[in-house]
Amino acid sequence: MYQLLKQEGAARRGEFVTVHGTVQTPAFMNVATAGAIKGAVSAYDLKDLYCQVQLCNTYHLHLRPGDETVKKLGGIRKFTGWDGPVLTDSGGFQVFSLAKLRNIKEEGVTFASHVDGHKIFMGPEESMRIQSNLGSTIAMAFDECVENPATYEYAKASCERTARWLERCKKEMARLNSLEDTLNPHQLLFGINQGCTFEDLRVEHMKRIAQLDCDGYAIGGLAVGEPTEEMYRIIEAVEPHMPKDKIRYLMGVGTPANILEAVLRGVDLFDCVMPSRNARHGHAFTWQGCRNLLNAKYELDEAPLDEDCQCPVCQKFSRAYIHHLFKAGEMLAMRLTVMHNLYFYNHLMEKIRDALDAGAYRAFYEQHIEALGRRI
RNA sequence: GGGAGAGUUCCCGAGUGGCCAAAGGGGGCAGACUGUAAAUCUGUUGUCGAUGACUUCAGUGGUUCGAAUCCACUCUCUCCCA
Repeated sequence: MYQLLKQEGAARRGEFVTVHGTVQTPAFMNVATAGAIKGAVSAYDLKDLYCQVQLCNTYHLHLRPGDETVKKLGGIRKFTGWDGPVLTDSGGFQVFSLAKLRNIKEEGVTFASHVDGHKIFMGPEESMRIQSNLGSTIAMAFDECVENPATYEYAKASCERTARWLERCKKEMARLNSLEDTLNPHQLLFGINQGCTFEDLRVEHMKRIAQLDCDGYAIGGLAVGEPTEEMYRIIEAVEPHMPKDKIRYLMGVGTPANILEAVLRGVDLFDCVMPSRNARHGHAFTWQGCRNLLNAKYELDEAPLDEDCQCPVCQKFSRAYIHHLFKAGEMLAMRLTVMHNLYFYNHLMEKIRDALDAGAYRAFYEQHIEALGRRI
C-alpha cells in the first residue's frame, strides 16, 4: 500500500509497502529485463548501488528460461538472488517494440518470438499467469502501447480495449492469488493509462481505470517518440484524475531531467533502460550532465566519471582508465559505467526525496534541471 | 647466384586503360539511444578558397586523348632452387 508522507505542489514524497520490502518514493527501478541488469551487474551489486526495486520482463522470461521453470526454481526473486521487491512488466511493450511481427485482437496478441520466430499468443490472462509463476511483487496489467503518431480513432479503440483487458487482468489475478500453490498470494496489480497524446482519451481512460481499485497506476505509452513537452502536457492532464492514495508510475522514463520534471508533476515511480544502455554505449550521467567516455578528450583525464559522486566506481577509477577500457573492448568498461549510472540514478532519487522531506523540492529542481540536461 | 611473386589511402585488402579520391573490412573521429530483438545503429575518415580544383596507388622515365591499371629500369619485401 502507498502512503503519502509529504506533498509540495503536485510533487509527492511517499512510501510503498509490499510483502517484499518498503520502497521510499519517488523511486527508480533498475531494469533487469531477462533477470539480469545488462552490463554484468548482479543482484550482488545492487545493494551497493542503493537499488530499491528491480524490474523484470514477462515476455523475455516466458521465452527463456520459461515461467514454469522460474516457478520451479522458487520464483524470480530467489532465482536472481534479489530479495527485494520486483516489478514484472506485462509484455505489452514488447507487442509494441516487436511491431512488425504482431496481430492484435480482442482476446489478445499473436506475435513472433524474437528468439526463434515461433508464434506466441499473449492476452491478459496469459500475462497474469506468467507473472504469477514468476512470483513478482508487482504485476503490470497487459496493455497496448500504441505507436506515435497514431490516429484518434485507433488510439480510442486501443485504449478502450486496454481498459477491458485491465478488468480481465484483475479478475485473473484475484483467481491466481487465491490458488494454493501460488508463489505470492499478495501479488499486486498496477493498471496502465493509455490514450496516446490525446488529452481527452487519456483523462477518460484514467477515470475509467481508477474505478477498478488497482494497487497502483501507471502512465504508459509515453516517451515513444513524441516531443518531451507533449509528455509533460499529458502527465499534467492525467495527474489530477489519478487516485491520491495510490502510487503513480511513469513507465519507461527517462533522462535525469525527465525525472525531475515528472516528480514536479506528481509521479512517484520510474524505470528506464537509459542508465544501463547508454552506459554500455559509453555514456556516463553526472551532476554536470552526460559525458561520452569514448571521446578522445578523456585519454589523459585522471578525474573520476563524476567529481561529485560517491559511488564505488568513482572512488577508484579514472575517466582515462574507463576510456581505455571502452577502446580496448573490455567488458569491465560497461560494468563500471553501468554501475556508476545506476548509482547515479538511485542517488538522484534519494536527493529528490531529501529535498521533498525538507520541503525544498522546487529549489532543488531549479538548482539542477539545467545541468542535468547538458552534454559535456 | 638462379627462378617466381608482390609493393594501393592510418592498417588489411579489392581494383588490371576512362563510370577511381579508388569496393569491403579494421582502426580513428563524432552522433543516436527513454516499460531493452540494442556490447547496437548512423554519419564521417587525402587536401583546399570545395555542385569545382589539386595531390595520391614504391621510385623514375615512357606509351596513350586518358594510367593504380600497359612498357622500361631502379629500390624494397616474400617464397622456391643453389
